[in-house]
Amino acid sequence: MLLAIAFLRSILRNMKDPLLSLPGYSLRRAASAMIAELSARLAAIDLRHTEASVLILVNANNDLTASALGRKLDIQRANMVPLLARLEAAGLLYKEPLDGKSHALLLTDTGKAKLKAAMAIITSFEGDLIARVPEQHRPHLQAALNALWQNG
Amino acid sequence: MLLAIAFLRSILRNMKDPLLSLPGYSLRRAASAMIAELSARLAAIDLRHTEASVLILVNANNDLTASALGRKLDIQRANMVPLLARLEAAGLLYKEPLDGKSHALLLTDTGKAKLKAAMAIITSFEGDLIARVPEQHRPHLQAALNALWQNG
DNA sequence: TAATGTTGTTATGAGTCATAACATTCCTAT
DNA sequence: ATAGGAATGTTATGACTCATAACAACATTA
Repeated sequence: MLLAIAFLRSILRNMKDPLLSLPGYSLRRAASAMIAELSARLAAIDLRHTEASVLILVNANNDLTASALGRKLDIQRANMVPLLARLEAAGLLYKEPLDGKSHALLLTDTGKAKLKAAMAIITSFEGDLIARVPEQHRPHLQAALNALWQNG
Repeated sequence: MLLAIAFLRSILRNMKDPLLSLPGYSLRRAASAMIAELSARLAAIDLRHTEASVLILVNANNDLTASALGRKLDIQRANMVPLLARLEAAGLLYKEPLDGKSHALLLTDTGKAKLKAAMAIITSFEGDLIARVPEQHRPHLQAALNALWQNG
């Protein structure tokens, strides 16, 4: 009964903005707001959020190639080229041949320092992000999100 | 105790992919996978997801101007121009002067038909989306997402 | 060894987004 | 009522992400 009333209220409240009832729309808006804020924070150390994720994965994996990295991040091989080129030009990572055609990605010392700075920003950002979610929903968010894309 | 074991497992599982522990990353991936799929489905009626949201809001609001619409969708005034121009060129909406500088946006009959087709696709898409979320998390997703960006 | 698949790369175009600038029109505070 | 400030629609421009096609060099397998 209470639920029914709440539901009717939400319909009335959303009459002029039907998008608010669509999880897909909420998801898109939440993500783009989140990305905008994270990007702003990472700009302080001249890093883009995509680049931060590259540093994280390169650091965590040995003999990671550009292709494998792209597969993990769901970024096309072709699009890895300018991404990695920028990081290489900034002296954050370098490549070492694994065989005739593959290269392992490795962090330079500068890259490791940058990663540390990035992790500080990201950790504090994630904390702020979760803090915005009402406590009763908090434990469900991560699992629900991952269900939406992993092996989805 | 069981929780602690589950937590340790998740750390081990994510050692090579630390990104999976970051809600922000999960959010980004979920959103981009969702957008890709919705876009693919809307392509069947030659509509982009942004355009669908415009049709929905124009239909639901009287005397909606381009600026007001942009504010609702969090799209810059400047970026509304090409967006609306495409919809106008497709004969889906038209403008009527409200005063010397503002125009009300209105759907044509073609636009209303297109909206109906879009809603069918979107409704079924949203259903599929929610179906992917384990039942115990489902009631929390929408509220958690909205908390992340609304008056956030 | 021949066929097939993978890697790294170049090139290109679409979609989204941000910013700056401008003229016209409006609102408001004096 | 009017002068100053705000809002609207618009053009222009550049950044970032993403998708696709094509290619040569190399690896893998059947």
